[in-house]
Amino acid sequence: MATYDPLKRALKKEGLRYTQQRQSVWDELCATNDHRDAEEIYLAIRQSGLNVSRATVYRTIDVLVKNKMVRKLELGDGRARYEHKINATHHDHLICIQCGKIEEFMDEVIESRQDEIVKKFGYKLVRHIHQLFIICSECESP
Amino acid sequence: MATYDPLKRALKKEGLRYTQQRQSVWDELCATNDHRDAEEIYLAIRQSGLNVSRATVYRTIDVLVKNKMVRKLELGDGRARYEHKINATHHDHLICIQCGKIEEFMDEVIESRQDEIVKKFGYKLVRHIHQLFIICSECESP
DNA sequence: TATATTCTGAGACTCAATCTCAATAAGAAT
DNA sequence: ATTCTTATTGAGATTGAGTCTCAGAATATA
Repeated sequence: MATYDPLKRALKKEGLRYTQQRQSVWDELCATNDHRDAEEIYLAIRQSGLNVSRATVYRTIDVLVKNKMVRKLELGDGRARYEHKINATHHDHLICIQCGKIEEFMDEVIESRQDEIVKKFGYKLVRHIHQLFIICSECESP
Repeated sequence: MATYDPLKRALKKEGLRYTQQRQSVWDELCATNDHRDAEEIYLAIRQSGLNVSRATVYRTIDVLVKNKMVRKLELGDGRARYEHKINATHHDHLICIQCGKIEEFMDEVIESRQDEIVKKFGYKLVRHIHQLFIICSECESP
């Protein structure tokens, strides 16, 4: 299984045990390139016949986020979304406020301007959130 | 009172009544240039001897945000912050992940790149969130 | 001042996320 | 393979920001 090794490695690094539940959460996150919330991950795993609790889904996602295998997106609607980082390069997001569709963008100019701004303040950049809330073409003219 | 007129105007526009409670929320928001959460606004008003409920604070802030008199900031920690927009020009935020200090920045290059990105997708930009999470100089070398 | 209507406050409620703790499972040692 | 220690799990309780409810209070209009 392609997703097996990185999970085992991360768990070992954290001194945690390898379990079927943790594997199922990681597998489900890797199953699509969507940006899903914890409840959707939870339901998808149960749909597939495996038993797992919400608490375990949240706890496992925390481990994965901490180990940079999964990225947590806060869209300001009180429900975090998650995306796996397998083969992913850095990007930020466009979010349609009508249909909720999420697309990705990346702009070198913006990235370097950010660094310059932070440098000018004399600070150290840790991470950034850059979200463009839009109305997509389908929603604009259906 | 400097903050009296815009409030009355907004309330009239929304078909809402002018009340002491609404005035007190707006006054308190204008009292500082900080980025405070609803609980802080609520406590500050009570501190000053006026009686107001949490519900009214939230309800009034909603009206003010809707009328662009107040800006709501979602920092991803589950507690929205608010800043009044008296004399304010557009800006985004630097947030120290250590001490919570919030500073403001604005970059024309980034602003126009955003427009170009959205145009390239064929979408319509409604609003954006751009937050730089940093470690400030005081926290870096105390 | 009377009347109709909106607003307020106290607390119930919601919902995502976290915590609790007894039962279960993993992994190490034998 | 079995035992033993310790981490993990699941069900449900809890948290906390924010919203809702509705009877009583306050506001605007006549």
